[in-house]
Amino acid sequence: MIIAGAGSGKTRVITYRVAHLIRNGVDSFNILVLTFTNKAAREMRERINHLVGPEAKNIWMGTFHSVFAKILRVEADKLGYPSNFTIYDTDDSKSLLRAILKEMSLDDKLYNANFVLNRISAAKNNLVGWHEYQNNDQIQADDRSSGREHLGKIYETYAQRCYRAGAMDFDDLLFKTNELLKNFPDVLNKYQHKFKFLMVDEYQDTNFSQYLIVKKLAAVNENICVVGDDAQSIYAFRGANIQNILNFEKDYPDLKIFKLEQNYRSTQNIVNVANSIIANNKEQLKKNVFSEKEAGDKIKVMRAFSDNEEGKMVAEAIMFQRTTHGLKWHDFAILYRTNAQSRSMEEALRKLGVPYKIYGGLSFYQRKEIKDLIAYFRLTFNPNDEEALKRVINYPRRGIGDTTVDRIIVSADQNNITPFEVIINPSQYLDGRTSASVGNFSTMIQSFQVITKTLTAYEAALHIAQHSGLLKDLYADKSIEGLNRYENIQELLNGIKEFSEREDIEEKGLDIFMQDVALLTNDDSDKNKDADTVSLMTIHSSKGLEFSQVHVVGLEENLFPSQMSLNSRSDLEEERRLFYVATTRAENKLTISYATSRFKFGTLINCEPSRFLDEIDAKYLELDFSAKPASGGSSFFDDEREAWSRKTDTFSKPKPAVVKTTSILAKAHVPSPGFAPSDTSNLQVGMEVEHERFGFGKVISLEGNKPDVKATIFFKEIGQKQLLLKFAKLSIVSK
DNA sequence: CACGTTGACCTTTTT
DNA sequence: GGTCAACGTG
Repeated sequence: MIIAGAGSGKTRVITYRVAHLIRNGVDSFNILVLTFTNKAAREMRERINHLVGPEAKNIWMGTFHSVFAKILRVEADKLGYPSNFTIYDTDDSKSLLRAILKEMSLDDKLYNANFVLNRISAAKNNLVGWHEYQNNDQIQADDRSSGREHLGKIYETYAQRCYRAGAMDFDDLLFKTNELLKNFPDVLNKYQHKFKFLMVDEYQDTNFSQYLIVKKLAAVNENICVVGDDAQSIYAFRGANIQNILNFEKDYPDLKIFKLEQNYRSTQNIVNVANSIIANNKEQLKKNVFSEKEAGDKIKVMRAFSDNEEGKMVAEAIMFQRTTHGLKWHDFAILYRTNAQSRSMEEALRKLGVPYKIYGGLSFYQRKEIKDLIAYFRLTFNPNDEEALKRVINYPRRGIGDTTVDRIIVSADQNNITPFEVIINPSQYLDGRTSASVGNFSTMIQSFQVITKTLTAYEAALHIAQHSGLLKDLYADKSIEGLNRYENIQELLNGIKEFSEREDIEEKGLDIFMQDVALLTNDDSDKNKDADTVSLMTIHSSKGLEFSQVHVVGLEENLFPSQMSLNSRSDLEEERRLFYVATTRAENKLTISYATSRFKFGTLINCEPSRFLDEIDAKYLELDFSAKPASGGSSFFDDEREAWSRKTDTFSKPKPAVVKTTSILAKAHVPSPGFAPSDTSNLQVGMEVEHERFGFGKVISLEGNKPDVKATIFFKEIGQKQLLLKFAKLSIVSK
């Protein structure tokens, strides 16, 4: 076990250990390296590749989730899952939960989907299945006292629905791996002998579920090496447990512990500041992290009057620093607590023409249009995937509304079959008209299933994009966002094309491409990797990285530390560790900033400086406020806080006038004088009509039976529309 | 059933 | 300030 301070070379230890093993004749297939992010895994593989060459390719290396997803696909049948099971992302999980809550007619305020999912997630991470959940007195008492006694039942239904859909959520990937290793000793045995050498990066971030997987795999050879730093544990909210580091000593009594305390990354000032921050935590393993680099600059603290001004100050500071010290853009990083803070930074950088790249945030694969197309792929390979079905059954519009979808789900439940089985035999469960459109949809999906068997991933993807009508629908939207969405789809298709043309893998079907997609997060990084840009990211995603010049922004109460963390000491300590992580990313210069007001939920609020600022030993700081000098108070920030509270209501900024814009598309048509709706019962294709709001148009087609005739009309001003004649007020202009 | 409007809630952080 | 479910209207 290696307990290593920030910047002491943890990753280097792992990479060299792997290289060392391989050079000493260990078969690279027998090595398993587990990390927490894709980025970390990729970087490590590259570095090992440098050291040992192509052998590196054979090492099992990846995030816990991706490695065990791969194993679960191989062993899926043992758990009753198809090997091409779907991985539900957080949105899928929440959507399913909302559906279940609705079906159970539970109050979705009390049973907030976020809350419920967190509760289930916590249970799974502690290996508590739904059955055990319902039978655990402590848990049941907790739920009853919070008035949520149905959680156990919700958990059960959720688990069963996932199972029926052939789907696992993120936590299942670990939970089911435990189930697999526990119930199938031969499988456990197989992987114990396969992975003779185990390494785990960021061990302090493992939760119980991950801990147990590692423990089981290592049980035979007991050749395991973990690297961690309790001071950088920032994922307790996800179930990470520092206890795992302490347990390690009990589980492997003949272990060796190595402490790495020299920081090779940062200047002394930066290391000292970091130490003075973490010293405020009660729970910690004593370490003496030190630097032998030069003292370096003091840590600069900047104050701004608004979030936008903060952005401007940071952007200007970066430009200034770059020119005076001959630095590159990629020497700079801006770190923030929440993704929402990126905007003011972005705007300021863009104004000054500073190139930047945002890591994390809404990733490519989370965009609506991408998820839509991928849902078609998911449904093709796993027709039981209920969330994918709901997503695309009426997108693009094909006349299957919410009522019909509800009916499908109910029929499925009643007959104990999957929703897809309902829609391939629609006439059995639905009435005539809806049955036809539902039937068309299921036939289309079945045709995709056939066609993907013979086509390459790219051909298949293109076929589905076209024949589902999705491409056409996006193409029709000529707004800027619409154009953007269309381009994103093209980009996805290009990515799939690249995959189809890869020579290093044998199977290139769309199904194989799909296996990795759910676990990809923010990953266009390969392409622009060499680009010289400033990096923007949350502190969480900055872990493990280093930059010459670092700006940590938004040091304000209720933001950093987050408001959510103020209730418990341990949560607050986690925030403090987070601040520790942020400061230790810097090699040479660290700048901290805060704003005295910022926009939150669209309204301007006043902000106090963060308590963390007070905690830093002032001798390392250089306060840079153009205004307000520090006075004799014990701490500058106290004065600031006082001053702040004295003038809270004098601070007001004119709100920008809200100009109500009407979209070009919605431009109102002024009806002709004497406009009156005609009798449209004999409306024919080709007739010209006028609509009160949509203007003049021509009837393209008519479908459906009276009184539900639906007309497709092309309007000159606004394009194609579908209208139900019994409602639409149309005046017939000519035949 | 489609679509536009309104109003609630939202923000930690990630796989 | 942005998303998304609920609602009302044609």
